[in-house]
Amino acid sequence: MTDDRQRPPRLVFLTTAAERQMRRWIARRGAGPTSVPGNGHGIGAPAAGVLLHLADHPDATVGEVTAALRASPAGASGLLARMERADLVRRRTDPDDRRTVRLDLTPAGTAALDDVRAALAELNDRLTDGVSPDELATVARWLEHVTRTLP
Amino acid sequence: MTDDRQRPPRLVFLTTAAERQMRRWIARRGAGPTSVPGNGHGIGAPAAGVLLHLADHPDATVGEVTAALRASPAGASGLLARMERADLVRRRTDPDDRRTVRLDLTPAGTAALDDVRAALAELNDRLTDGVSPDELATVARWLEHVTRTLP
DNA sequence: CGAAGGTATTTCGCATGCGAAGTGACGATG
DNA sequence: CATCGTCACTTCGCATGCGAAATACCTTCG
Repeated sequence: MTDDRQRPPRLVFLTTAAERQMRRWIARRGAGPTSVPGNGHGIGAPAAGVLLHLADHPDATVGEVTAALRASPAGASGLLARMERADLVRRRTDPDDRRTVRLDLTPAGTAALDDVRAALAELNDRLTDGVSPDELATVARWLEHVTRTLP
Repeated sequence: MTDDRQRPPRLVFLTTAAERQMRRWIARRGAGPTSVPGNGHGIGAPAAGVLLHLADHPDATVGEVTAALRASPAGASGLLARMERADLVRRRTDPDDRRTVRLDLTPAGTAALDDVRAALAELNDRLTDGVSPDELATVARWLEHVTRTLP
């Protein structure tokens, strides 16, 4: 409590902390009767992002998902491999271009979507609770500014 | 291009993306003649946070660093172990309570501080560039709101 | 004192993420 | 049509992060 007068508001630190908090909340919240019903979880934040994207963009390629999630190709590849192992998505080689891999949801993946959507809605409620739309717009604008600005 | 009308501004997604962008920037920027001068890097975002905290709080314990970084004890333990291996920090057992571990910077860690501070300053400049103090205050308030709100 | 309970860290298994280096497949060019 | 250059993706090695369990150490209370 002796160092409250930091020079700048330490936006880097605050953003990192907030992101981790969200990640933990989602991971704990679990959102997954995916595999083992006992332990509860199964779908983390990134996996949820993949499911949501595939729900809106069937037959998306790995590259499309990578771009949509702002991930690296390597990261997306690993994530998708784990999700395939967990029977959430399927990977098929595109017949027209055997380099590209097309993705779609398995029944289990589709089933998990409801939980994911519910969890995301609840999280969003918490995040926006008591914050004016103007402020939220400012925050969103700044976050986009960050994403666009950094090389 | 067909789905720009997302219901909420997807704050979760934006925050995650922004955080990863920052992390990448810091990692690439490197900020480290720490070990090998050739490859460049050596200090990532979390390690930088540890260095900065230890600079202001000499002889901090692992628990203090954990709390300061909003990390889990396990995560902090691993991070500090790697940093010790990289000769950035030292770990000493507190003589008065042999459960607690006190930390301090090695010469290499202290030397790296300058780079870390410069990198952080540059990053902060980029992040605040073209954004009014009012808006930054709003963003900071929201990020703190997130950190405090989520269980 | 000695067992019981609490505290500070570490260890373990796993998920996520990145850069660099492959691998296999298109595509253009000679 | 053989050979590059490029593209899409995967693999590898490593850093980071978490929860759960283990470890080692204090503290307390009978």
